[in-house]
Amino acid sequence: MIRKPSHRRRPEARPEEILEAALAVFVEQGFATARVEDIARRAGLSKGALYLYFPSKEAMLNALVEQSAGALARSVEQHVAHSAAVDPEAALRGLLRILITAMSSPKISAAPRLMLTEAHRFPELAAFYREHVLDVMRRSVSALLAAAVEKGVFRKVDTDAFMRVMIGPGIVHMVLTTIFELKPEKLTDPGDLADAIADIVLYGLIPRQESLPS
Amino acid sequence: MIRKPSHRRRPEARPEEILEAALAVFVEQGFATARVEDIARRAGLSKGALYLYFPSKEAMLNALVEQSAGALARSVEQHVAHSAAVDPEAALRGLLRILITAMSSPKISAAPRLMLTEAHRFPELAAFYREHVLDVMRRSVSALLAAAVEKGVFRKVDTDAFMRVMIGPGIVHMVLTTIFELKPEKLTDPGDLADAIADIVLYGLIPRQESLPS
DNA sequence: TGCTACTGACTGACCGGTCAGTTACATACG
DNA sequence: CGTATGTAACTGACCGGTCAGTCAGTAGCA
Repeated sequence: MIRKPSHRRRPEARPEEILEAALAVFVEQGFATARVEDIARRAGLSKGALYLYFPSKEAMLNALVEQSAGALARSVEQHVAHSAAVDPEAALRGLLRILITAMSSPKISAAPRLMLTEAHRFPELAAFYREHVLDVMRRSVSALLAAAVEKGVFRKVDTDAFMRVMIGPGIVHMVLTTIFELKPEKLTDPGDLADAIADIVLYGLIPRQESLPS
Repeated sequence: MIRKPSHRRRPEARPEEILEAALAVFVEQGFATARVEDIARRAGLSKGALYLYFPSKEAMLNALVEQSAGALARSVEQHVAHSAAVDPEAALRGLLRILITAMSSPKISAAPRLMLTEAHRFPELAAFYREHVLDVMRRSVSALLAAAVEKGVFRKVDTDAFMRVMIGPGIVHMVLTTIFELKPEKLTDPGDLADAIADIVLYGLIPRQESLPS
């Protein structure tokens, strides 16, 4: 006999399913406008059932951020740890690729997007995100710079400026494509865009006398 | 006799005052969470009076964006128009200074911040902003690049990448300082930060053989 | 028969928008 | 000069709709 979709036994996967639905609805509507009923329906439950798993709407938001925070930051951290000392230039290219690609994916960028729009209203959540994502990113990025300067392959530039130059293009890309739904003129491939950005950051706009890859 | 603050004759300044209050409350609370009553109180009126000037809460948002959109974009446009053909390097430095400084000022960055958080839920407003701010910015930035390439002082780099590199750091700066209330390590002066960013973008991270300003 | 997972009608708080009434002033009139 | 009348600007109680969170009851299963 076919198991009816409702009233199935509580799978341990339930909280996951709910959070996935919640993320989608929060990103689409914003936390304040999102209706709990809609989250429940999307997760295939009734509103009441949802409250068996989470005590409040805000608890879902917290769980959500705590769960998805750090996935991207950890992958950045790992990438830098592996490649920074070996080949800083490749490490920088790879880092930009990771960031731009992540920001091009609506699914991966959903959590950062949510933080962007809601952080100001949930200071504790913002603090959590700052600690587990922003700070991790910043440490990785400045480690990359430090390693490269140490090796003598990068000039010694300001760390804050460097971080803004590395993170910024990804954010703009996300804002333009996902929030304003504006497509880049031609470069649809995130990898190509990342490479073009890396080219600017590595070699600068002012041409060189020496022989160059350009 | 002292004129009581309420019941004063309708000054033509009223709509301005209301919009100013609305901007503050919207930025602080987000559009959905903001209470019309709070906007009214902040503008020194009652809720009812507010509806003599605007037909709805959303109308305030529209008026707000339509009013403040373009101020920054126009100043960028003007700056580039004046300086791009003369001295592209100085033009780029100035552009970054304008952007970083604007993003460091909570008052100036309020409208862009609001768009960042609300654009997704108000597509028409987003379209308006895109047309009057984003497109203007993009045209200016790519004009700057084109003029510099024409003169032979900048390498020919990808326009989309260039735009993301120019705009990105300002956005990150705004997000970090205003939304996450994170202070940069030392560089409190926006001008210095802009210069440090310009240094990276102009000369690149990879050191040059030729003599350099660094 | 009992227990777990779940439902959906319901409650109470909240808030955008309305409107009958009030206030401060202007002008007209005695 | 004081009083009546008019009216623009404004107030705040109220209405109606919405929605987070609750709970009495049901379905499925052992």
